[in-house]
Amino acid sequence: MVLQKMLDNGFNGYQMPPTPRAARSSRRRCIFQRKTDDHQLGAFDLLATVADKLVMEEGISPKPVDTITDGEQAKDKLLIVKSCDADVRDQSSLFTEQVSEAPLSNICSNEHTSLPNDACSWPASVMASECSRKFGSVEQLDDDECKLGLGIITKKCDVQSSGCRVSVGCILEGESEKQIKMDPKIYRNLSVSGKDDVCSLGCPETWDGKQSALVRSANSVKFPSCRGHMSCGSFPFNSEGVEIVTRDNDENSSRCTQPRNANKAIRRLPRSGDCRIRKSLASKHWKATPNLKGEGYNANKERCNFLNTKNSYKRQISQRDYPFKKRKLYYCSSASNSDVLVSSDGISSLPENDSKGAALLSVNATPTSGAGECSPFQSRNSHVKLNIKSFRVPELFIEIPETATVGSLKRSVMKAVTAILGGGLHVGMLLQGKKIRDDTRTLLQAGISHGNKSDALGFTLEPNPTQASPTLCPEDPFQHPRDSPQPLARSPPTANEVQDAVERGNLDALPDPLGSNIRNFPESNNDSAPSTPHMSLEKTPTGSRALVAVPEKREALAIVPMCKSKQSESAQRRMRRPFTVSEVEALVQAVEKLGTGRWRDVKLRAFDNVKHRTYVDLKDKWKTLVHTARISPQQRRGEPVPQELLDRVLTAHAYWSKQQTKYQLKPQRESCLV
DNA sequence: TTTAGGG
DNA sequence: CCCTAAA
Repeated sequence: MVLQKMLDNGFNGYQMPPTPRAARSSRRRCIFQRKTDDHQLGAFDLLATVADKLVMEEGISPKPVDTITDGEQAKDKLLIVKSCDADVRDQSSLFTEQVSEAPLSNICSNEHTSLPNDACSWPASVMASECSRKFGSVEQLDDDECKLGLGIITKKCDVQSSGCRVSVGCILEGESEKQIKMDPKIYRNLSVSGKDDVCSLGCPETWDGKQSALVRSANSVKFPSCRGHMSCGSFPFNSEGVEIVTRDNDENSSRCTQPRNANKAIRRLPRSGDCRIRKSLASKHWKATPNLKGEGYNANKERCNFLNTKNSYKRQISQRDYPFKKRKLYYCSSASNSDVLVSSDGISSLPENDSKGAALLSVNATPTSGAGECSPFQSRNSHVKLNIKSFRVPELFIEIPETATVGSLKRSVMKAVTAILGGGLHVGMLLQGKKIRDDTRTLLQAGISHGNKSDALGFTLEPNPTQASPTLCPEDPFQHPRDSPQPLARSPPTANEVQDAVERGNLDALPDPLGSNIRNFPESNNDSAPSTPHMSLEKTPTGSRALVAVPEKREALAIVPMCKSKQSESAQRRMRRPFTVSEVEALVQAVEKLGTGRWRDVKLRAFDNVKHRTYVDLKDKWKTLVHTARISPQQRRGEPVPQELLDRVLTAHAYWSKQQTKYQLKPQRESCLV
């Protein structure tokens, strides 16, 4: 019946092939495509969802907000997210017409209507009220059924998020290092319990702390914006962070601890306070789309009344056959490359389901229904409630011309973040700041107990080295997803060249209008490392306007998902990065100074900023240099090293070998060439 | 962690 | 570059 209504209204939900327009306006990746199994959902999905929505938010606004909301505040906003192929700008129609008018029931149960999961964010109470009003009767609904998007996630990973915020930060030199941030956004499309007063902005204390750290690390980053382009190498966005704050407010939930067995989790979301929370939401996007604002606002306001109506329509719903399969079906046409699953190990390191993440809030004695072996809670027959406070995506490399607008940069960053989120990440776990590496330990064994301080536990999202990173073109303000029918026509052809060169490490092969000195110690643009002060910036060659995140392994895309976790476990072989002449020069110079047995010092002296050159690498390189110097030039391969350098290598090597011998004979003598 | 050396 | 024993 509901389905019929839906069809009557011409809404086909998942089955509706995207119209050209819809496809055109789809500018986000469908990050759920890779999902093949409900059980593999977790915090990752929450993040992905949030980021996804943020991107959509960017699309909603013709003019993305540039300013930072200073922690505040707070235009009424109801987050409505439509299906991924729908034009987000049409959401008003979806909302006001299809939702508010007749087809509201469609949304009430996307299980029946195949409505996209993220079509609406209304709590069940509202839906039920509306449906009841419109149609006289309504099925029993559980909030989760109506809360799409995050609601689904909530259900799946048992994270009841009352609010999520995503923000990206970077520093742009030349602007007083003023921070450019993605407009912090709060997504609170879930119904929120009335207790959630403190979280209307998503745990700002957590956010602020994190953010300042980000800023600090980013401060050292110099954008050579005065040189014709902004080249971030690896740095500017090393400090980029995505933080998502979620909060659990559901203390009545009873469900499985084991996600792999948690097909029958039942969840109710508190309703009270929903309106209030919503009204506190800020979105300048609404400003930019006044019509939406008005309608959305009023409609929302109107809906808030329904929150007060008693709603006892509850229906338990099985997770199993619900949103994600449809989602998957829906997204199947999307050529997202994120067909890689989150490392199951990584996910399993999360105290899933009942465990929300960071803060240990409470324990409920609900018996676990799962039969898995890796839940430490099961043996205790108790749950530990956790609260995911934040995640940080540690790595993002972007090249963007200085002529690009901040908005485009933001979009680029956001896109990249989304892509990263959409592409397999590790979930790391921190306890007291220390990483918990042993996934086999139980939480108790790891020292995670009910008595933990709320900030004792943390999680990290780590880029999967095997996951191809996104290549984005910030110049396209509305980047099309990879499956977009429209090619990135504006993407400059040089971008690929640049990236290829970067991948080959053959930066010298590219024009370097900025002088080669600066490339002496090229910063890795791929190794994940926080930006450090005083690091030199890799100047990217001309025409760099593509946002390039150099993939570690392109073939990663071809990896079968389940192999993925394993591969990500054992780190893949690092990308080959042949030493440039400049690097050799620096190495020789340092070794001449320091000798051959102090590779750490050599590293610190000459390659301190170059994250991808470890002292082992330097030692190895020296070894090969010595070897190279001893063989005939005809036997040498690769980029030729100037004979002068090789001579110095031999000289230094001979010298320090002698010194070493001396030292061994006369340990009291401090060998020092300086 | 760093060094040293084999693979 | 990787791996790892040894320090």
